[in-house]
Amino acid sequence: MEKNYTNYDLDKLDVQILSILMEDASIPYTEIAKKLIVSGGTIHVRMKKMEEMGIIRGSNLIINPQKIGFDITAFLGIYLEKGSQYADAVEQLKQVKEVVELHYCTGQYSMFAKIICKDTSHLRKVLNEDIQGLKGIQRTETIISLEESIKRQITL
Amino acid sequence: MEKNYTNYDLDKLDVQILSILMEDASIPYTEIAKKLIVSGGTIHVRMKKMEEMGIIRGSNLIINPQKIGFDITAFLGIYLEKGSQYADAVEQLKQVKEVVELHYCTGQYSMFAKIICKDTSHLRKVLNEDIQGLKGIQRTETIISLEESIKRQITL
DNA sequence: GTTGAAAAGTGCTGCGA
DNA sequence: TCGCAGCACTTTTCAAC
Repeated sequence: MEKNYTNYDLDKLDVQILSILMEDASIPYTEIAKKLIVSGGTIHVRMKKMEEMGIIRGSNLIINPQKIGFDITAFLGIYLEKGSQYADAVEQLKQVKEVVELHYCTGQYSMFAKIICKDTSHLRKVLNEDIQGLKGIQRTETIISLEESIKRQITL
Repeated sequence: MEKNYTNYDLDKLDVQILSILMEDASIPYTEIAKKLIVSGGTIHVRMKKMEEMGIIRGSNLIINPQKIGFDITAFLGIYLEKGSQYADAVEQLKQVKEVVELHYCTGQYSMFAKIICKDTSHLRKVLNEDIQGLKGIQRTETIISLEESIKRQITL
């Protein structure tokens, strides 16, 4: 059979399985098997292989943050005093539970974070008390998201 | 019983269920029931209620993009020629499958996007051919993520 | 690697408290 | 409203191809 439909060791079947489950992880293996015209056992074997390869990190429930009172999504450009303080800053930011993503990046900012807060006063508290006071952080720039127009996974 | 442990109609049990499933959606209800010392049926009822309320959007498989050859995560600050072109731009960017997040936002940029590409030449193609050519987009600024240090959901 | 079916475990539903 | 118990469905395993 032809290989290299895509990268690494994934063949077409693997990619099809991933594509389906990336949209909805609750679809049963038996249904996927029917759709792709293979047996349920095969789906199971492929999934196990991909889990062992580290391609699949796990699954999670997607909740709507706004429905439970988390109304503000913001991005934070962070300037460090010295680039070498990066590792330190990561450890400190891990303690701030409102930080949901943190990137070490190129460009004007040393680091770039995504944070989710309940309201403006919560955001102010996180910025002033939890983040700007951290050792090594010089200053931050805040971009507030007024609307999330697209939110999806990559298409394989 | 006391209500308002948190926002809206969620009581402590609901929040505990969500917290567990947000980290790993594959944990069986029976196990959650044991952990929280209630019956499996109760978990089921609570989940159903939260799904109907729109708090739970669904579940999805978390894959490691790097393991399947998507090596570059970048953020894109987008300047529109006119703010009124926002709706148009959203529709056009929905067609670019490398765009996984798009926000309408405050600050210097009109819009802010997160994109995932295979390599630098793929990124260049997406930027030059797919995005910068779109109607209404004046220019973009690219921030490339060299390392994703934190990636998680909000803590309730 | 794949299949099909049997065994084990989980999700769902209705009745009772 | 919650918990228990039985049924239906899914996942998992395994011998055979």
